[in-house]
Amino acid sequence: MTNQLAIIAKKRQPRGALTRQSILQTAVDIASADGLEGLTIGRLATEMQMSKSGLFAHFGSKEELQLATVEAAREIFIEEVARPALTGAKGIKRLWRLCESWLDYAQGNVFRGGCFFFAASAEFDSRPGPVRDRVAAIMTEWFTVLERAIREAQAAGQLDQSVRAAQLAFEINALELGANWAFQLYGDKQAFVLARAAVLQRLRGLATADTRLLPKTGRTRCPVKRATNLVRKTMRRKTK
Amino acid sequence: MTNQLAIIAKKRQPRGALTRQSILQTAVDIASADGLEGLTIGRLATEMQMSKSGLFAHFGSKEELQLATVEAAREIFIEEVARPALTGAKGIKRLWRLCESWLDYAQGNVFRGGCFFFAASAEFDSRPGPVRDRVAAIMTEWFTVLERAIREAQAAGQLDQSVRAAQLAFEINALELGANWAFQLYGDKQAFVLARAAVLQRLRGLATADTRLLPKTGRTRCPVKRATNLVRKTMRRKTK
DNA sequence: TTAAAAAACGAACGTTCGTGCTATAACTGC
DNA sequence: GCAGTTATAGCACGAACGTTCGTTTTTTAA
Repeated sequence: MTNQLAIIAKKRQPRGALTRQSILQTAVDIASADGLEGLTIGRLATEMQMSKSGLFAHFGSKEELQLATVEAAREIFIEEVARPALTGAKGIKRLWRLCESWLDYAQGNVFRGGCFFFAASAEFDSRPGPVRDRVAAIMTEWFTVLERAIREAQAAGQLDQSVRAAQLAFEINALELGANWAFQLYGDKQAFVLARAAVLQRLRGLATADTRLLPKTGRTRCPVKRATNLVRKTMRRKTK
Repeated sequence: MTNQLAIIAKKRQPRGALTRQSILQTAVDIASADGLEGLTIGRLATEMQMSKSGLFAHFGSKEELQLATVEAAREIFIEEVARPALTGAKGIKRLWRLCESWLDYAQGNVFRGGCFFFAASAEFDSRPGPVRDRVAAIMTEWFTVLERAIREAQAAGQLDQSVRAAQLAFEINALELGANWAFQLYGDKQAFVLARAAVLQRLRGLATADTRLLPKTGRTRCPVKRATNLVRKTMRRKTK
């Protein structure tokens, strides 16, 4: 019943905070697969073996629960996808690592239902409110990271200066989302191969420095390897 | 209370069929914006000014209603997006027309909430059943159309033979979906400009024949023009 | 014109949803 | 060990969901 995040964190938390984190872990898992509306308080309580009211007291409203879930997903995304890809030196190599990291992430190595924020944004794009705003803001954050990496690669003289960072970021993001979309719908990991090839070919076309910075065109590494699989413990139960 | 589809169709239909079509028209509109679950029988009945039970009798179950709605959306998509783009001669020009047609379609000129099938597939990708299967099959249909257009352009000697049709189709589709996604989330039509530029640049890189077949890089035509706006009559009401 | 058939209605069912209240149990600091 | 805070449980609510059923209205065919 304890969870990893809590163990890592400093001890001596008020008891409720632990439960809360534990709840959110399950919540993120459910929501990534069945959406933030499929994330029902009753269902969450059942899965946590708690009473609805007891669980509910931690958040006060459904919307607060959704916001907290989004926030928890963001933390995990940063820790599992963004930060590891930002360790090396700036340049085209880091840019490519960001892409690879995201593609791995989307294969279900982090969340049960692929990219959490893709699912959430598709679900809330026509539902104005704080949740939608937060999700959009987080996606903007990610875009910013991508664009910065692009500009850094340009500044390092490794990437053609003529291409606009926003344009390239859009393309990379679209190809990645496309892979996530196809994989979720068809369950065919081939989509990731196609996306990888497309991004790589685009980057290679823009690379000004020697292309050894980029890997060969074929599959570059085992896609299921670094999976820490943070949130995969809960029972897999699809909507009836 | 009559609808266009019905007027076009042969007269002397049993009266119920007319109502059914009229219902589906509203259903498609609601579902494209708020999803196939947001498409509630009660809400639909209210919007149609009918009783729940009277409306319900036309379909027998929620799932049948959803399936019928998906089918209706497919008809509209074919009529409004696919067929108009397939009129001219085969080749790279037709391929580009397909892309343009789709981008126009996604700007909300056909459905209230952008691409109906993008929304539907994102909603049902983790919900096994007939609805999901049908949506996936329809998306496959569209992929097939795209791939065929690519192969025809290659056969006509206007497109580099080396690129695999499936690869290019994936890329085009991803860029288009990416634009649809960004537009729905941020409401910024700039996404379509970026997608258009990306597809155009990719095609131009692959074009073997003279590039006059493809338009200039900039915006090529007024994006809101041909809109017949089939399904836009119903009151615009967002989820509370 | 009238009888059969089709379509629409109104009311209700059993669930599940999110959300309040109140009481009890479990921790915490003195 | 006790008081006081915090966490959880139990129960109930109003609303909305999909669905069923019996009745009433409307259309169709003879």
